[in-house]
Amino acid sequence: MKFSKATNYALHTMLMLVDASPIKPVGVQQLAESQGVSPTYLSKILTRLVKAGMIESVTGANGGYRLSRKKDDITFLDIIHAIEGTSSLFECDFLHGEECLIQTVMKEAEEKMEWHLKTTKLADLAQNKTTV
Amino acid sequence: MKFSKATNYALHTMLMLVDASPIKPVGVQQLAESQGVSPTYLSKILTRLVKAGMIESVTGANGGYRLSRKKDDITFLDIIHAIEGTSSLFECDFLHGEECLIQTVMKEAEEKMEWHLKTTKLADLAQNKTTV
DNA sequence: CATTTACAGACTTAATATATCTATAATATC
DNA sequence: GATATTATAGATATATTAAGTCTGTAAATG
Ligand code: SF4
Ligand code: SF4
Repeated sequence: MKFSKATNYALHTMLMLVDASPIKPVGVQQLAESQGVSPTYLSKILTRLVKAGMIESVTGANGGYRLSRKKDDITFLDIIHAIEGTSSLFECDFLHGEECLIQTVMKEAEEKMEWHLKTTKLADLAQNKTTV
Repeated sequence: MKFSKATNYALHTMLMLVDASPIKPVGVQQLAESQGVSPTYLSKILTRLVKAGMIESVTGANGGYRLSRKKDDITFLDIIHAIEGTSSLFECDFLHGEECLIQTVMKEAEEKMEWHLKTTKLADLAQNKTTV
């Protein structure tokens, strides 16, 4: 039970894009190099963010990635969900009615975490000279 | 990023033990059968709960497992930590100073979840005719 | 002593994460 | 239009972890 490295890469990339130009896209080469990950792998991860509508890609020379939405609209949870999926952290095979207390407790706990991630916008971290 | 099945088994077992006698231990055979898991595997999981001091085991004929602490002292988080470990859900290779905001946000989010799991005692669910 | 039970460790299998490789499509620049 | 540059897709490969099995040992009961 850990966040994947892919999520880590996605968060760092998004942070870089927020601080970058909203017009001129940043190439995956550059994004990957500063994180010590291969460009092709990072590209695969970023494609998920594209499909989630958070960033957009520009093919061809001088292409790359840039934000598509306003910074203020993008939350941590958006990014995490795009990479890790949206299904619940706790799942059981059966479903013993609505009154199952184990599920209730676990789901509530997850919601607490999600609420915090949902209320923290990416813009909150921008311009903070965060290297890498 | 999911809770493991082992955690699921541990939670269900603990719930059964809370509702069982605090004196007469319950055999792993019975605990495993009602969850549809092999006794040897469940035994391996329960050993971690024993080492965490939550339950105690009784070897020999008519042996098994029973609670060692008061129900009220055992929280969800105790059980989860015993199985999943206590390390943080978000980890990065580097450490760019105290002011790293990504880590701060992620850790805070995790703490929200943990707080809920820590304040929910196992006893809160007991006696609720929860089958399986 | 024979039976019942938990425990330990080696081992196997299955599932998932983490990449890599190659070919293709789109775009800019010349 | 030709060429270089970049993202995308899909197949494949490797590594890591989860999930489960098997076998033998130790402890307690009766
Ligand atoms: S008791 Fe709840 S958590 Fe357990 S198997 Fe039933 S529905 Fe799932
Ligand atoms: S910026 Fe923060 S999360 Fe990212 S590598 Fe540095 S310390 Fe880790």
